[in-house]
Amino acid sequence: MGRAPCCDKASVKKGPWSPEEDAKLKDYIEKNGTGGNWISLPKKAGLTRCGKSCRLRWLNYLRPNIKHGDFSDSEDNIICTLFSSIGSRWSIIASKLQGRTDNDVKNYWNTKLKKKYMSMNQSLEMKSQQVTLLSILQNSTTSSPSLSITGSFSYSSAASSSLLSGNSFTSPQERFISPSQSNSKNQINLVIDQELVEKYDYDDDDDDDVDYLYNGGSVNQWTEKENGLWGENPFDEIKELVSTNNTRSCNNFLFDE
DNA sequence: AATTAATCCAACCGCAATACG
DNA sequence: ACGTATTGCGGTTGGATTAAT
Repeated sequence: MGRAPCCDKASVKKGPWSPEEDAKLKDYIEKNGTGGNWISLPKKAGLTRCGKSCRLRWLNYLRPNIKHGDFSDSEDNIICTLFSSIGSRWSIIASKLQGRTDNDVKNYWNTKLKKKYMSMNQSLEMKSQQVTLLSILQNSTTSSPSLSITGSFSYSSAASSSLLSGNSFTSPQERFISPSQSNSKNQINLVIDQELVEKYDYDDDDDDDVDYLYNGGSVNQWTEKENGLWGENPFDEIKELVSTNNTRSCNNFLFDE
């Protein structure tokens, strides 16, 4: 046997909250707390709302220390950096911002910041592609093609382990710094600035679970030591770069993975 | 001034994970 | 151990407001 049903959906009020309802909910929680049970709370507080609705209203609006209004530049940076690293995990992103809710951050991202971020990323991407492609072309000859790519793509474990077979890594940080492979047919040097790799205590609890944030290149890359979230395969990106730019020597490249 | 389009944001919905009986 | 209630999260919706025509 399980618990009693959450609420009678037909009899609960929906839609915007009135100031009276806000006052009732706020007053009740300030005096009694949530009691660890949102489902029974509305009845006790004298509200005809679903517990889920009460919880949302409290967390997103009535809770103390909620910050409303414009986001600062530093908040923008945090959101952009974390979004590019971990994606739309709004509750985690919001937890890194004082007084912001996941709903708030999500709305802000979807309505404003996404556009800003996309246009910024696009211009970085264009610059990055120009430099990368230029270096490909400058270093290529018909008989002995070579690639020299410098920090213009995100980095994956799959490609690196295949490319760098024989090399062992002692820390995630080392995976960002790839020695060159000069014995293969196509020389590939992956050079990513070590200074752009920073330690990051993801959950802020001062334990050993230290993660690394890579801030270089066109795509910010986040890795987690424990469950290994990795980004795009750099070779795919190189292939795409070459295939989408119809230049003279592109067809001379062979890619080993 | 009226109409339409764009933007904003609170609230809802559904799903997955977790807790409970 | 299992089934169901509850919670938490992210995606989506819809109404209010503002801007553009």
